[in-house]
Amino acid sequence: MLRMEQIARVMPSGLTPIQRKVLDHILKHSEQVVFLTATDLARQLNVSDTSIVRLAQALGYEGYPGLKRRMRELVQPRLSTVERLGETVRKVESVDDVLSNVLLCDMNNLRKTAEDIDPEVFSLVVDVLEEAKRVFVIALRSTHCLAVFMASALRFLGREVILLTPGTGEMWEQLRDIGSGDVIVGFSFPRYTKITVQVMAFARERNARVVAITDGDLSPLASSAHYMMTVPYEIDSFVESFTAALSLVNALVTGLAFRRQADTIKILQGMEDAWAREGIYWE
Amino acid sequence: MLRMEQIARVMPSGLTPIQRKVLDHILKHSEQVVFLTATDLARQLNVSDTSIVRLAQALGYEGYPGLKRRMRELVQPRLSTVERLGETVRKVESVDDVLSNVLLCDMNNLRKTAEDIDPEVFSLVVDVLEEAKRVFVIALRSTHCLAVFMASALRFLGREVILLTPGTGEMWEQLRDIGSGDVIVGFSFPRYTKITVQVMAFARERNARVVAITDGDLSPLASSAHYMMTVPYEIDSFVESFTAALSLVNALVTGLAFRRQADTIKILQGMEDAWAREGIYWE
DNA sequence: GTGTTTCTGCAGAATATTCTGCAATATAAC
DNA sequence: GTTATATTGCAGAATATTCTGCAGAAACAC
Repeated sequence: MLRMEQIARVMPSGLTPIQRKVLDHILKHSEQVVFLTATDLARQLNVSDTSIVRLAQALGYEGYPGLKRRMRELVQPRLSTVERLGETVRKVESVDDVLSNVLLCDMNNLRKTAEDIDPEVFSLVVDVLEEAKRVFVIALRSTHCLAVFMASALRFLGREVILLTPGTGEMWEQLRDIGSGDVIVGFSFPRYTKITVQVMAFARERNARVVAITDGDLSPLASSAHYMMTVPYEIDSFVESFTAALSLVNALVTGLAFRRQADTIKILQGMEDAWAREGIYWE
Repeated sequence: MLRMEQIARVMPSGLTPIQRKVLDHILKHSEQVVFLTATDLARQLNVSDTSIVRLAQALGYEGYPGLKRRMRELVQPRLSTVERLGETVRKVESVDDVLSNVLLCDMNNLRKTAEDIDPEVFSLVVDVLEEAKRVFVIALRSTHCLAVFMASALRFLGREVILLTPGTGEMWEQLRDIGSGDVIVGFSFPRYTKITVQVMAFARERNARVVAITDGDLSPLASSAHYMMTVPYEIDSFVESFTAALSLVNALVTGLAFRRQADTIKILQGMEDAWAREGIYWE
């Protein structure tokens, strides 16, 4: 999808109905139109090649070839990106194929995530994280790494985070005073752990804001969540991968850092000093 | 990069030197050539348009337009993929841009990983993990999530894993009897934590196999490592992302599962039973 | 309804692109 | 070194693409 301003060299005072129709089609299908001749495009839209040429001229070009050149400039860079992305998914026949295959599937999962997540919801969740008094994070079993990451990233930004850790028996104590003003972020993928579902429902009852990162609208987290974000988590329908989820968490945290740029820099500064004193890092 | 078989309609018995040069250029730069006329391409390569036409004919096409059409068929699907992926990397101007930007950067990081990791080394590391008596895993601070994931995935496959946890003071105790037959996998990215570096060096002294997953050959882990795998970890040169590293760990674990398919299925079966008894999962 | 203006497509002119015969040059064979 | 063969590019023919004048159709004003 291109934007009008990108291909109009002069703002046309007024376009005729057919010209508008053609322009609309060009903007929406630039990746196909960029390969067509004026005549081809005309035939596709049931108009005359004349109309195509006149539109190009109305937009400030010498003629159709000029417009085509411009489309090419806009479309080609994207092509080289994928070009280098490279390779198709091959059948896994030996351990050597596993590496490229997993990486490729994960790339695809990221692509799907980009397509599926509603930017509106994303933005709202960043808001919610920003305004929250405290952030609770829960993810059990193999997804636990996501919670660990999110907790450490949010702490890094100076948020007060409570990483729910089951097994030690203190989890319900940690949740004791959760309530309005707090946010809980929960991760769960098939087969969903019962505790996560229960904790999310409990948090909702206590009027905390509930954010669910899960695999689809049929997830048992759906009924408790104020905000849902779904990410694909499968590789080859057998192994599971939380790569896309991790990237999403990363985006959330980055969005938050972006909102509070000034604060973030200040916090970072403070930490640098502390680290230097403690000698945490290797020289 | 296209492959010869994709654009040759008949296998040409023999190509002339100039034809080979042109064909090579077409295969390597299909995403640019697809937009050029025979004359343009000829000028770029300092040959005559005639040679271009003759090559097209030698490959079994009517003429150059036929070859061009074929290139288009091969190149266009990739374009629409990215088209839908949504825009090229834009400058981040608002929170809305963060999501697509982070996902895109992570995709790029995965691509780089696929290009950089030596399949030989990958395969060797899978071997080492398979044969190890015990697997120690260490990753501190924000990378800790990687260790958490790797540990849980390996346990899932029935390996004996020791997740090194600093802060509780027991870490050196956990390491007490590390020795030959054991493997240690360590993660560290700038700024490298001192403890990780020390632990890796210690493990090496004790004759454990040392696998380092880090950001480059200059990493302080390099001197202790028997096997090194490097992954990019930066987004926009400010935020860090462990997405590529996570995907690599995933690949390692999947490779291991692939090697021991039979065992893996058996273990899985056993776990299913236990889970059902304990009611861990939500119905 | 009538006159005016705008819009559209056809037909052919203008231009751009591709194709082919031929001659010049390079390469290989002996 | 000579001859035979293959390779290449030039020039102009053939074809494809784009552009423009004009006429008919549609929209609008009154």
